[in-house]
Amino acid sequence: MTVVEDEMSLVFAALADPTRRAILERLAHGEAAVNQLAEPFAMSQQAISKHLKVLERARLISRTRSAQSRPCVLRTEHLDAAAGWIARHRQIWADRHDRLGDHLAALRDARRDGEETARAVPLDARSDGEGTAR
Amino acid sequence: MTVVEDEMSLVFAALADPTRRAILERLAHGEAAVNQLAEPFAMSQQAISKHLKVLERARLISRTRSAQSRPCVLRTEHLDAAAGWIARHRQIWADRHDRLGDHLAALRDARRDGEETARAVPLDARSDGEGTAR
DNA sequence: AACTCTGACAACCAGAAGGTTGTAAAACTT
DNA sequence: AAGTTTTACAACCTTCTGGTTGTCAGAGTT
Repeated sequence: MTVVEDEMSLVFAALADPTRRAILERLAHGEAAVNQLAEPFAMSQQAISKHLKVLERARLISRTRSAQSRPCVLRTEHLDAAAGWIARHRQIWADRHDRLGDHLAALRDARRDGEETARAVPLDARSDGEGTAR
Repeated sequence: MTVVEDEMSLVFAALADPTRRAILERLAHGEAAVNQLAEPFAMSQQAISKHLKVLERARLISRTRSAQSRPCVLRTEHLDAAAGWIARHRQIWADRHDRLGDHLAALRDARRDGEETARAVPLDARSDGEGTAR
């Protein structure tokens, strides 16, 4: 499957590998050739080439030509898009929590009236104890 | 092996699937049970449970207990961490580009970059052969 | 007690990911 | 022209991923 994977998935998937993140960190400081990028890793040049292809497919880098080397350059548009997605949903959540706070206050008031209005959230169900790590 | 995958990778990997992102979107609007989460998808409940386990392992959600249902709640700390990683490196890149374009601008914003360690990129160190990420 | 509803665990499967080695091509050096 | 440097492509292997079906356990219902 994965016929035509959406961009966002490609970006996040590209970021989901430590090697690739390290490559991006390196590229944030300036363009570099495959050789240079491969050097810090205990890994073949071919493996790095594959990682670069993943990054290229996610449009996180682009490649130019200079003599026999193909330097890599970071692109930030899609990084921004990814950060944007996170920020957006994080924000919705934050807003909702604000409203929840209001609701709790309102609920307290309503309780004093003996009213039993819609209580969607158990109110104390936040006792998550964080669960098993595995 | 993947003995103990680093948190950042877990988070990004969890975000790299459209189904899981949709689940998070849904959860941003309020907690929900597995049933409710599964409904919009042409997919078995078991598949959704697996996705939830991935999200849980990445600590993007946690689960509570209420009768026979196990509602899911969004957690934002790790979302923030991921967004932070992106923002940080996007920023380094932006700073460096300023330098490339304009030395004076570089002087100016090198002063206000409280982001992480002020790293003095030598401005033409584009071909230095080092730069390990770890 | 028997039934239903909700969710989880297990076994299985196809395909993608991430690595390897071997080899080849393009551009530069001698 | 021959050799070196740099990178890519292909085949292969192993593990992970994302889905399936079948089954089972726990909490509420009748």
